[in-house]
Amino acid sequence: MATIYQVSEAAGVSLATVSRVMNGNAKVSERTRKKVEDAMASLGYQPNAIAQSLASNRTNSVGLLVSELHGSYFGDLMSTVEHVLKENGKHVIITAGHVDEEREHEAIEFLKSRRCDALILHAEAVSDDYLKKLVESKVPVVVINRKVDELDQNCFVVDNVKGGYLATKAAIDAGHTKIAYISGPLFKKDASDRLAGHKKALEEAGLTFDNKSLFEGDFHESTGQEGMQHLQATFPDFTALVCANDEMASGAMTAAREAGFDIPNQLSIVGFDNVLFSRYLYPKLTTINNPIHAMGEMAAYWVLEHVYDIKSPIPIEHLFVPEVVDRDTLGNL
Amino acid sequence: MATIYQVSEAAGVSLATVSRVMNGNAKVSERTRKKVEDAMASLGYQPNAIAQSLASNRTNSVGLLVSELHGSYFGDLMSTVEHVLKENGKHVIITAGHVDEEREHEAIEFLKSRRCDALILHAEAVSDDYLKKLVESKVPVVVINRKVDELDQNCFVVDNVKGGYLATKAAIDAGHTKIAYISGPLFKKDASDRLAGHKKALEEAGLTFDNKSLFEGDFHESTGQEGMQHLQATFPDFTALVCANDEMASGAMTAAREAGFDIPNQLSIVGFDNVLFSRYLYPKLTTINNPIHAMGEMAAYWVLEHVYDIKSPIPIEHLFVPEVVDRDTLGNL
DNA sequence: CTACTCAATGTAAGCGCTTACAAAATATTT
DNA sequence: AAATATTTTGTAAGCGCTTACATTGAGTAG
Repeated sequence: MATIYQVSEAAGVSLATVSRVMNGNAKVSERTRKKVEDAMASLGYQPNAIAQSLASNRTNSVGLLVSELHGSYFGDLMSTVEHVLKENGKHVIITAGHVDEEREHEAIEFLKSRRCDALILHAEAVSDDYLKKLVESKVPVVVINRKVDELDQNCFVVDNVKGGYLATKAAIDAGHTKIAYISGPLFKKDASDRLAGHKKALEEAGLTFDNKSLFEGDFHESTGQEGMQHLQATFPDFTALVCANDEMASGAMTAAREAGFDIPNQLSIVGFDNVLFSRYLYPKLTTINNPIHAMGEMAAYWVLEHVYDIKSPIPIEHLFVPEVVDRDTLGNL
Repeated sequence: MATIYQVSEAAGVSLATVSRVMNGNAKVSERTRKKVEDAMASLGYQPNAIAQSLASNRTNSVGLLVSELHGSYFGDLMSTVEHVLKENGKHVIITAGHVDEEREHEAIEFLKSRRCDALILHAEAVSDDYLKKLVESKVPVVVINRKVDELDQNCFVVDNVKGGYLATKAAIDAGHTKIAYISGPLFKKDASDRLAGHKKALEEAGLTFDNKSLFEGDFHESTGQEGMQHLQATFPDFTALVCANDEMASGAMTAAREAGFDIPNQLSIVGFDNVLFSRYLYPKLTTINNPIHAMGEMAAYWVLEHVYDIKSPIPIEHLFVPEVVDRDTLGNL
């Protein structure tokens, strides 16, 4: 592998000059630039990014932490972030935290040890304190889908309370009054926020929340099925079921179908997230749009602006509002 | 950020000694190890991976190229590879090539410039020649889902011909004789292989392949819908439809339903890949299992064994065989 | 023609580590 | 106790770049 030294020799110039034509910042005469470029081409020279980073203290790469590498939600997030960053010549290093405090911690330390210029974190397990310390330290950090007190400027979140509210409100507006709910794991802020929104909508409509109408799932498909089965026993004759995400809604639909329900005529179902496959389901799932795409984009723009001095093409916002995506699983009563 | 130098000072030892306790290879007396570790802890020392890499010529990270960062197929691949590599203390740097020759090329160059210890590539657009050159160069390379002549030892592939064959054979065994086919983009090897398998199964059953029974899609959902609509006109009254992947099968199901078909009673559908959401569909999709998980795992083990001298727990194999996943969309005639 | 600018290039000191080799400290043998 | 082997530690030379600063060489003004 050719080094900058060999290029400088072949071109008959100094190291510094080669470096200058590589980076295109300082001025170099046309003639020497040509010489250097020819030398590079003929040697098949490829700069060593590691050495560049060490010397310049810039890696041109930003770290992205997600909970999992699979799943539509994170797929969308990774895609979006990569897209806007790559468009601006920056690279993304992706790691997974698996919703486990230690592993998230490790993943973040890895990104730091890799000297990423900035971090974009979808961190669920690590503590608020840890995140605060991180922000106070040198690395620019942005947090997605989690609101940390005192870190408003670094957080990009969707209004989950409002989302939960909208989902249930949609069911109420369609005439439903006996509404069941399958939540996510309630120790997670987004899960509890969505449930809070659900309760708020009920209350506003003069309906009382019944503990028996609630099943706590884990955001995975299987607990949607379990939840549906469980609720049939504990809270019979509900006409609408609101689920805290699309995976669980899908599971619930399967269970409902197996139990002989016609969707949406006998049972309405509303999801949350509007992940890609929600429109492949049959019937197509009515759900709440989680603007993960917009958030990822915004986080990337924030980084460009704050770390690389590249102006964001859109104003930076921190709160995103969800909205109802009306499809085929919510019927009028 | 503390450096090794500060640690050595705080501990009252030399740089070399600190480096030794960090890497745990050479022997260090218990007493000095303790001193160094204390110094590290109190300084919150974190080694600079960039500097380590430059000095040692080892990055402990392997590059992974996928076509997209979203989608179940790549999600599975990334997850699997990351899992086994991380278990062995190695890191993964993921990039996307977007099935575009230039972007794939760039992505690979990025990984090389990042001095990855090895590359795992799901490269679709780049030429065979380029891959051969890559393998001949210093970087250890492994190719997933693509067979390159003379590179057998570096390729991990599924037998797509067999998969295509099995899909159609399943339909034939269920009594179907008029079978339509929606292929992937035929310039892609996997798409044409699957189609070849389809034709082989027809031939073997004494059925003749009719060009009108074929629609060339692009592996995305929408072309499944289009294909279904198109085929109804060009090749009416087919009773089974085989699709070259699950996304298109899903699209075809939607279109079929809109056209009033009952699946599987009036129309049978078979997919390919067995991606996660194929079992969320209604009816649950009968499909061909694409052992992407096994391939990713194997590729990772290959890297561990060949690059890091960590013995693979299972024998390295290069050819994977697909099999039918019998669910609810294939009916008997 | 000399003095002075300013652009183009070169020199050399790091960036934070690893690692061959040398030196010192300790253990073993006789 | 001296001689030797062995373990532990230190010294210093890089790894391939960037960049502050010094130098050179034109170009311009007087």
